Amino acid sequence: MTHQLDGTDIKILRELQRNGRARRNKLAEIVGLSVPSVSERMKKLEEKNLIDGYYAVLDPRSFDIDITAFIFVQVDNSSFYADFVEAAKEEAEVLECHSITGDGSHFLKIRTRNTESLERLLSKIQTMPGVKKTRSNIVLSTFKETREIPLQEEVS
Amino acid sequence: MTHQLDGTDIKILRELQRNGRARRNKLAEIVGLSVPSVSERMKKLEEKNLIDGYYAVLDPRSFDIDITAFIFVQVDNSSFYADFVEAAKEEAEVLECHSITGDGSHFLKIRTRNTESLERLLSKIQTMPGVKKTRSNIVLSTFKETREIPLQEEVS
DNA sequence: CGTGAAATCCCACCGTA
DNA sequence: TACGGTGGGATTTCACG
Repeated sequence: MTHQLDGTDIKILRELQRNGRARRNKLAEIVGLSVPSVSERMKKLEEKNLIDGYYAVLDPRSFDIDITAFIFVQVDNSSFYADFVEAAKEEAEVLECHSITGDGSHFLKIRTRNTESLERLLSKIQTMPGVKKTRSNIVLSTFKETREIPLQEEVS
Repeated sequence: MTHQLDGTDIKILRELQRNGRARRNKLAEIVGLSVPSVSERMKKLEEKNLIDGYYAVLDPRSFDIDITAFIFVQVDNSSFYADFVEAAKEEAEVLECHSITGDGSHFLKIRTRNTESLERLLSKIQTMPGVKKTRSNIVLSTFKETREIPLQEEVS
């Protein structure tokens, strides 16, 4: 599933990963092409669904959202998996939901306001379909947090 | 550290969290104000550093980046913490680095191409300053992955 | 695929309420 | 804070190499 991306496409994507609101004329300057060419390439990149979306990321502490936690969830019977995932997805404080190898069948990343709201959320998770037990790790400090993936010229 | 955000600001931020490239005229339409008013508000929101940044998020599978993993790292002596964190931050495949409560002192989220590159990365992590041992959980499926935080009108 | 040029659209800046 | 008007910049469209 490797795409036909040349160095110019890679450069555009790299810049957009760092600055999602980069103007087309600035991108054109970076890659050394005209503005219409950049627009054309951006359209194609989006049509290929290479770009999941453009998002503003807010600073959680500025909104008094002080707690980040990672939660292992053991969902008892695989027949509950789908229902559990649906319930977890609908929870706004659940930022990520994965199924994983190892101890616990599912893994959540959550963000919440304080210990009180954390307790409420944990209770809620524990009553979700099939949940047998949970184990939480609370974040003390965050040193890096990004979704930027490293891009290099494809060797096709 | 609660800010003076009214419902209009919240609506703007909500939309920008979902569509980071939303135009000011579209935002104006959503909140029922004129374009200059929205611009004014956006400027103030950015001046208050409520917005960490705007980012394009790429679809990792489209770039053959098939493995996501969460790694607990036990850094032996707290005197190594700073050096370990620096080393981890510089690794492009390390998307997140936190210090946490519970087993293991640090926690990483990583994305890499395949099992081979995962092995390389794990070896590298194990040689970082102070690293005593690691425990990995590989992601099988991802059902939700966002950095959108739930916003509601502040009760100030 | 690439471009320059024209039409259109968006936005920063102003004066004003 | 809010607004409308306006000039300049950004984006889209298009004819063409």
